[in-house]
Order: sequence, then C-alpha cells, then structure tokens
Amino acid sequence: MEKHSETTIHDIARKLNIAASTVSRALNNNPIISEPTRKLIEKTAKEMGYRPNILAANFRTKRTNMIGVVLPLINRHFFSSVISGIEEVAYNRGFAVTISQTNDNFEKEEKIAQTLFSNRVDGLIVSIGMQTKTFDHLRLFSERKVPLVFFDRVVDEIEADKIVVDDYRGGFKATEHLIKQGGTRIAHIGGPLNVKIYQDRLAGFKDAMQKAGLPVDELMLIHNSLTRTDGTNAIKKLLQNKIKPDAIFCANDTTALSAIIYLRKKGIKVPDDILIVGFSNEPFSEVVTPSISTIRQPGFEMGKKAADLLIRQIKLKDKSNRFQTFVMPTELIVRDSSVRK
Amino acid sequence: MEKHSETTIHDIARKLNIAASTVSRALNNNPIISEPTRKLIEKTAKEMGYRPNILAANFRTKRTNMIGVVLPLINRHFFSSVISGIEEVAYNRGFAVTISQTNDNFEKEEKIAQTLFSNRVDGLIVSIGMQTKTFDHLRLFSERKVPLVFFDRVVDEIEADKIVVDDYRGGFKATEHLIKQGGTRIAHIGGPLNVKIYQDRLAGFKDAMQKAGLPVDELMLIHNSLTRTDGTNAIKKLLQNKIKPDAIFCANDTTALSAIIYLRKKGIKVPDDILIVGFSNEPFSEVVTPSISTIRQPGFEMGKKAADLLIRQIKLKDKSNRFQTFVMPTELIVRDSSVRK
DNA sequence: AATTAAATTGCAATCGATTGCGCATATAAA
DNA sequence: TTTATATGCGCAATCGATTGCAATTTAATT
Repeated sequence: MEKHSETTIHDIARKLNIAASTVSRALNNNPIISEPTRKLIEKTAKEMGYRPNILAANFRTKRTNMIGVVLPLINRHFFSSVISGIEEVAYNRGFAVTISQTNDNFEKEEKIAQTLFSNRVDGLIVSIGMQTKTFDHLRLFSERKVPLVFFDRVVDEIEADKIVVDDYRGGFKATEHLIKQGGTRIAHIGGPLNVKIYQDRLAGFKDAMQKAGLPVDELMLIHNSLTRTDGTNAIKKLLQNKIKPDAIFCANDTTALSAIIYLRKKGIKVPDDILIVGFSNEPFSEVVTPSISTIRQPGFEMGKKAADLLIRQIKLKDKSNRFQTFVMPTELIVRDSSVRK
Repeated sequence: MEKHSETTIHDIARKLNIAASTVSRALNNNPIISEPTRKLIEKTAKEMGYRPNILAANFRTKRTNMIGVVLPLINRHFFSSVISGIEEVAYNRGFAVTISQTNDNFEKEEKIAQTLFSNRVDGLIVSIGMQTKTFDHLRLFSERKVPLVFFDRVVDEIEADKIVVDDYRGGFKATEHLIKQGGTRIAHIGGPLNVKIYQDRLAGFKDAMQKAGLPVDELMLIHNSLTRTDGTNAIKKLLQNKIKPDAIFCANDTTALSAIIYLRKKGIKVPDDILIVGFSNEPFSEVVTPSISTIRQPGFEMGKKAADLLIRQIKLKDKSNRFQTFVMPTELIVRDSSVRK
C-alpha cells in the first residue's frame, strides 16, 4: 500500500468502484458530475494523499499553465518591477511563471527561446537583448501560434501584442526640461539604434531640441550599450570635444551615474556646470549625490498588462490576429542633477 | 501531410520502415544503435522538422530537467548574482532554471514550493523568507527525496546541502573595523532572529565587542525586517536613546542607506559623528555619498556551487544522505562611511 | 405505467516517448 | 558447417490523466 509511490486517479476509482474518468472530472470541477459524488471523490482523494501528476496532464492536454518571461537582466529595477507585475496577474489566474535572463547575449536568448518553446510554455513575454537583430527564435512562437507579448524592447518585424513606454515623449520631456533649466549645448548618451526604444528616446531628444531652435551636433550624440563603463567612456569623449556640453540627456540612469561620478572626479560640478537627466528611475538614482533626475517608467503596470494580454490570448481559442500596441505614459522626476540652485 | 501538427518518432519510424524505439534510441544517442542508422535517423528527423515532445518524455521519465530557484527578492544584487551563478552551471549541464520570488511572504513561498513540487522540478535551490518559521513546504521535497539545496538563508531543521557565507566572521570583521576606527558605543541594526544569518551576524558583532572589552547594550540592538522604512525607524529609535551610538553595524546595506539619509537630514555627519558599516555590497553602496563600507558576499560563486551540488544530487541515484555545508568567505570593503579623515 | 428527456457515469482510446525483453542477424570460435 | 557470442533492432507495455461517445440511471411528462 505504501510502496507504489503515488496514488493516481485509478487508485481512487478502484477504491470507490467507479471509473477513473469520473474521478478526473470530479477533481476538475466538471459540472457534469453530481455534487455527492464529487464530494465523495474529493474526500477520498484527500484521504489517500492524492497529488495530480501534472506531467501527465500537461502531456495529455498539451498545456503547461506556464508562462515564460525572457528579458535582458532581472537585476534592473525596471525589469524586476515588470516581473512582479507579471507574477501578480499570472499567479492569480493559475499560471506559473518561469523567468530567464539573457544578459543581452544573443546566443543565450536564442537558446532560452528554444528551451521554452520545447517545454511548451503556454505563452511568452519578451523584451529583447541589445544585440538581437534577427528574430527567427521568436518567430518560432508567432508562427506556431504560441501567444507572444513584447514589452519595452519590442520587435517591429513580428506581429504581436506590444507594451511600450512612451519613450519618445520621455526623451522629449527630459530634453525639454534640460532646456528650461538653461541647457543649450545638450548632449545625448544613447543606446544601440537597432533597439527601438533608443531610437524613440533619441527622436524625442531631437524634436525637443528642434522645437527650441537648438542645433543637434553629431559630436554630441553617442551610442553604446549603456553600461557603467560605456557611460564613463562616453562622458570622456564628450569632454574631449571642442564644444563641451552644458547638459546631458542619458538614455538610462546607469550612464547618468557614470557621468556624475566621472565629472565629480574631474572637479566638474553637477548640476552647476553640467545638467544631467537619466532614464528609468533606478533606485540608486534617488540616493546618489546629487540625486539624478530621471524618467519613471511604470514597470509594475506594464507587467500586469503584459500578463493580462498574454493570458487573454491563451484563453482565446480563435487566434484572431488582432494585435494591439499599448503605450504607457512616462513621468519626469526632477531631482538635483538637473536643477541649478 | 502538413496538417497533423507535429511529427513524432512514429512518423520517422514509418517513413524509414523501422521501429519507433529505434528512432528514440538513436535520437538519444544510445550506443546500442549503429552509426549508419543513427545518422540516417538524425538526417530524416531534421528533414521532417522533428521536435521531440518534451512533455511526453518528461511524463515517461518522470524528470523535467528543470531546476527551481526560490528566493525572497530577485531585485537584490546578491540574489541576482546567485541566480547568474546558478544559471551558468545549470545551462551548461542541460538544465533549465525557473526562478520565483517570494517577496518574503510566507504564503507565497508555500504556494511556490507546492507549484514547483507539482511541476516535478528535478531539484530545488532555496533561500527562505524572513517570515518563514515552519518548513513543511520544504520538507515535502526532502521527504520525497527531491534534491534540495539551501543557500544563504538556510534551514537548520532540514537535512540538505547548504551554502552559507561566513556571516559570523562578516559581522565580526565589520564590528572590529568600527572599533579600530574609534567606535566605542556601537549599535547594531539586525534582521529577524529566526533567520540564521542574522543570528550569526549578531554573534560576530557581540564577540568582536567582547574581545575589545566593549559593552553590548540591549538598547543598542534593534531587530526588524531591514527594509528602507525599518532602517529609518531604527536610526530614529537609536537617536532617542540617552546614550547615542558613535558607530552602527547594519545587517544590510539598505538599512545602512536609510541611516545615512536620515542622519544627513538631521545634520549628523557620517562618518565624522557616526561610523557606519553595511552588509552585502549592494551596487548603490559604492555610489552613494558617503560610499558605504560593507561586507562582500560571493554571490556568483555561491550560485555556481549551489547548482553544482544540486545537480550532483540529481545525478547520483543512490540518495546517500551525506549532506554538506559550505561556508563561503566574506570580505570587508572599506569605503567612506566608516573612516574619519 | 409508459415514454421521453435529462442528468450522470463508464468505456476505451489517446497523447508521444521510453524501455525491458526477446528475436534476428552477424561475427567469431570450435 | 555448427555452435556460441555479440550486436542491432523490433514488439508491446507503460507512464497517468483526459475526453468523445455510449450506456445507464434518474427525473419529468403524458
């Protein structure tokens, strides 16, 4: 009795002299089973310590109740906020979430996508890496009708639901703010242009400059991978120009931080000599000195929305390919790094 | 031909007029299959676009090649370093990793553990939450012989492999350093004592004090959940004491940060008036002003070790319960918050 | 009471890969 | 040529739950 490891629905059925199918239906709350038998079966199942074999059920139903999340780095506040949002919705609706980080490495992203596909996740939520320029590993999903939602770093070439922040307006607002604070020679440290969000932030920057009648000097534009090191190199390069910037719009907080630290070391004062605005509202941006003005992105809400859209796709049998793109608002947070006292 | 969605080993077998079992063995590199047939099968499989149905294989073999990771917060540098370490090893050895965060919420931890167990992860790597005081949800694994490895916040009551940092020596070194820098009335903001690491950090603190002949005043000891808010409340309380501290050893960097910010607001200078040391070496501790002296924990290495131990358990058929505990070294990083100029 | 409709439950196939066991075929030894 | 010994492959059961359809029971209706 104790040895054959797990009790199955057949064990329950045998004990009660009924069919396994009845047990299955009862435990799945199929309304076709009468209340008394359901109660009896549930009671017996509990007594016998029954645990459904999810692997068997998954195999049979071809569903896993699992949502895959693929993103560059879980260690970014924005991304981990998104994850929390996804989890909140997913868990409440009976889905487990499996998270994988690509470290912005394309090969790893491919491999992860393959693995998740093979493991038959019911749907995938993705923010692509900086190196990602081809998308076959993601088309795999869309072509085989596996629900797919992009967020933040989305892929234009694939039709799917998308959730982005208003990077354009974020870039615009940040730049406008720098201009209001007196910036005239404004530089931009941006991300790789194959990633749409960085295109948009740049576009916002340029339009704000143009609107104010300020020139956009190519020497004032730098594009890199936005790491700490990249940021330091960028600010170094900017300081080597003949015309030095008096303000910088950084496409993330990390490079803003690099700039601030480097400038401090060089005795150049932020915000007195150079105004700085970052992007993303990383937690450190509030506590560093000077605190960094930045653009807040509603990560948690984006995550919730992404999960909601994905689950909607999963539940919807008819794959009516009406894909939508949601643009979430950004908010300028003014702190010390961009305001002269 | 094109319609029945996926090609199976039976399709391949039929096409080649061989048995499905041969196909299965060939694709699994079973040496019992001769080289020519293997080659042929592999070629045909590729041509037919065969993708193994992992759900079926998992079901049959009762294995998933999946490792579960449960931890409080992925958004902590230490934890995400551990995750990276785990992933590095796991992926190289053919395991997928599924990560879940408990937010230090006991109910969520329970639910996650249940889900992962039901989903038949091959093994589990856990760091428990602050509220976790009962362990049935984890015994589930150890009792059913599912490999289990604890790291950092381990559970003494369960026999398993464990990887901890040398919290005692970390606490000792931090305190010793504060004493060397001239601290005499040293306070400690610690975590909940049901979590072993905080016991150990406290013990290190006490022993260092005793060794230096300094008294440990109960009023100088505070225990909470080490959040930003908790940190602020703690420093407030300490300042209300008749005898004010001239140095504080904080059990994490977050509370150290809270203290620094609060003290700055109150016009109390760090390190001139109060010396501070944190714990964990969060990235912000380096960039905040003053930069926070802290104890570095080798998260990445711990993650690698944890995955290695777990996979070793998984591969080892005989569950010889020789469980080990590994203690990783800590390192004191001296920055500005603890050194008077 | 007989007939019909509705509500329950059972039968048995099925999902796709794995694997113990046994049957061939081939090679080596006698 | 016959008997051993590998070597390579096929047969068929199996894992546990799900589900279309058939069968049975119960309730409703005339």
